[in-house]
Amino acid sequence: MQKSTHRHTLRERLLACGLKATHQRIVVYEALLELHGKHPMAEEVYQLLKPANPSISLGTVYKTLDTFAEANLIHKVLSEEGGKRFDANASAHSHIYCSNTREIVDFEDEELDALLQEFLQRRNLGNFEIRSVSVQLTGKKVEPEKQISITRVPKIDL
Amino acid sequence: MQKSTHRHTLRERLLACGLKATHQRIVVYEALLELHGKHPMAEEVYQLLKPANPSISLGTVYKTLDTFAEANLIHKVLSEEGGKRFDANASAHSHIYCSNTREIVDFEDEELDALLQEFLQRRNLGNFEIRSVSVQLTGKKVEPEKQISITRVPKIDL
DNA sequence: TACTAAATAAGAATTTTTCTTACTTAGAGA
DNA sequence: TCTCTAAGTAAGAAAAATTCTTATTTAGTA
Repeated sequence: MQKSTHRHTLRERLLACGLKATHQRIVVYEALLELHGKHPMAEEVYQLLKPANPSISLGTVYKTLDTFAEANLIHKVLSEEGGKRFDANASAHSHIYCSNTREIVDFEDEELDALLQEFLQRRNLGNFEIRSVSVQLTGKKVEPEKQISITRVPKIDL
Repeated sequence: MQKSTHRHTLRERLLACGLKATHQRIVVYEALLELHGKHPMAEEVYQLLKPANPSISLGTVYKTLDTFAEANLIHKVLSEEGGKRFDANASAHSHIYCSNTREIVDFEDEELDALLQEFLQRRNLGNFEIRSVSVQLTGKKVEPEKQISITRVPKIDL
């Protein structure tokens, strides 16, 4: 797929969320797709963007990422280190955090989602409107160089 | 219970975790117990301590909280705003976050814990040693002044 | 094409967290 | 009890992360 077509689709996604499709937003989204699975912080997104877009400002990246997360276009991922991290994958709501390598791995599992949904329906929290449910597994890789075997980072089409 | 007895117990808990029972650590722990359920950040703990312990330094509070969390004496709670928050309750592994009031509410539920444990046993992650499992519910209170009805912040004895 | 609300750049300012160094102390052992 | 030493702490500088302010620019609309 050509870059122009690609960007055309990104533009449409932004508009579909009710967001103005500015150049900055498109390239931030593009960078996030490129960093998919890495759960970058604003600074890392900025570093990736800057060479091709030297005029963009770090503050814009921060704001844009927040805006995207607010619109549910992307996902804000809570990190054990406290920083704000993001991922283009808005469907995986669970994460595995390794305190050795400090990496965050997406964990997408339909069965788990169903399990939680069923549980929450039975519990039926009063006076609370759930927006998202997320499971965090914290721990350590046994062999830090190797992958966690269940990991399935899904491909995001486009 | 008298304060001296109280502190004696705190001291023993620290020692049980293999930590030196310094005065600073005892008062930090004490403050956290007092703030239980509020999930304070280092700064808030510091503010509570300072009047009675003007010589303690904020850096020490940061370090002490990290040390406690590392020793599993207390709990580090991931906050939607990015800051590092803590709670003396080391047993509740799940939290409800309200984006209106920015409060974090402990959510302790044996059934949920069992459900997750059973699920993870079936999945059996390879190359990963789980230290903790936590569920985050994000959303909004319908009536911000009122409580969420399922909330059960357990009493920590002593 | 012109208009307007929204978005952005730039960088100052703030907030949060870590780090460094010299000093102090808890707990262990004599 | 006294002494020793590794560990912990104060103080504040420094770094890192994030937000804010204001003037300027732009996307989408009429």
